[in-house]
Amino acid sequence: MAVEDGPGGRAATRKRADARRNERTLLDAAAAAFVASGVDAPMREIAARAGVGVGTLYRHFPTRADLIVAVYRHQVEACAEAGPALLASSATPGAALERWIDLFVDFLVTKHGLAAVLQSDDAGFRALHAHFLDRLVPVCARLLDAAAEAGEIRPDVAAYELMRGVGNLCVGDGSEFGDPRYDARRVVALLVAGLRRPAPP
Amino acid sequence: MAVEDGPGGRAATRKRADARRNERTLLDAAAAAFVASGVDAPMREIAARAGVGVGTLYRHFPTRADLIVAVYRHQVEACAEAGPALLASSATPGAALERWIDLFVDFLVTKHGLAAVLQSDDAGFRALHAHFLDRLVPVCARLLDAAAEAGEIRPDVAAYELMRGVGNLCVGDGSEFGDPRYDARRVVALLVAGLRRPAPP
DNA sequence: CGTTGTAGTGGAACGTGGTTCCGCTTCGCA
DNA sequence: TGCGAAGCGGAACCACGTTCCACTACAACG
Repeated sequence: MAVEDGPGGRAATRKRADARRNERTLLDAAAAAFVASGVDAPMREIAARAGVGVGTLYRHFPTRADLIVAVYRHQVEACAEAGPALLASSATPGAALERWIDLFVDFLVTKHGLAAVLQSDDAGFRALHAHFLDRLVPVCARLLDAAAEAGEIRPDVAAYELMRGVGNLCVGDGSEFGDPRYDARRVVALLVAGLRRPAPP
Repeated sequence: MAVEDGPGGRAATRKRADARRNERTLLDAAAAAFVASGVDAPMREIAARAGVGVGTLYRHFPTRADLIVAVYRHQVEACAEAGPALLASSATPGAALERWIDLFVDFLVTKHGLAAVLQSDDAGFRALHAHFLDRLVPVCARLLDAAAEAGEIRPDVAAYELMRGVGNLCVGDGSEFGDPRYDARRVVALLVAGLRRPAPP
């Protein structure tokens, strides 16, 4: 936010014009490569698509995680902002939670391999946890709290754990392969059903 | 079974003595490497541990999946056999199902990265699906059917999907890393809770 | 106890992908 | 226009999977 362009904002770290142009080109190329070959498309291929050398790619995005974060930043942001909106517009907090999780699942399932890489405990992917989960977990927590307070779900489930669980369930449901015997949405629905408060006494 | 040694059993495909020795050595080496570095330990390292060349490793186990299957065959077998036993010894089919799933989760969680590789839709890992899931899904299906018939759970959940879901939830819960915020067991319990029949009318 | 066909072996060699490094280019300011 | 430095390209290096084939050593047979 504070580090944006604009005629007046000559921040201390103003990048050169060609550098910013390359960064945009790289983002577009990466986005295209991701839909074509999944989020672990070869770095060389991404650089080639952008018409730059791999050195340039690494200069702008030191790790693959940085690149992924940058490519999907907007969509994550949209998902995060949808949380409060759903809470306000849904009949019950539980319904809002369900719809929000649907959104999250949609996001993951349509990105080949994103879910898989999101769970990796590989050191280089900490940045993914940091940007994706740190942004979304609080949103989920609010929905969870609201639903728990309304007595719709049990109150002892942590948002982080739920998000990780949902993310995990999306692994392998890339529409690229389409195993009809496994539908992440169905299984996530099962998990969400498990949230429901055990019949009150 | 039919391809075992024994003085009398000179099957058409009798392997040379040193070959069988190497195979055993390789299995031991692979098991050791798997606990040390996870199921994607470098092939070279496994061969080195066994004191043989990589060529020998590939001769005996053409793909990594073959190696993994061979290493864990016994444990998968034990898990499969535990199904009917639990069904017979538990108070209700639902309880048997829960305990059996616990067993399965234990198995996956204690093998670094096995769960992850088990979900991979990579062509080379079909053999894993074939040997692991094909063996366990029918066992799970029996438990599921019994529990559904007893009215304990909803009848519309496929064993394959449940197994894949549980397997997915185990990804990233390697005890090696121990993120205390994510406990596969807890989330699987949630999923299983979601199986419970919605309060009957 | 040789001889010999061949199953079995070892490891060099090749392909692929990630990552680094450094000489050259180009920008943008004076 | 000159110049310092930010930025660029891509060759080079490494790690790993996988293949291939000259060589070894087992075991069947004379």
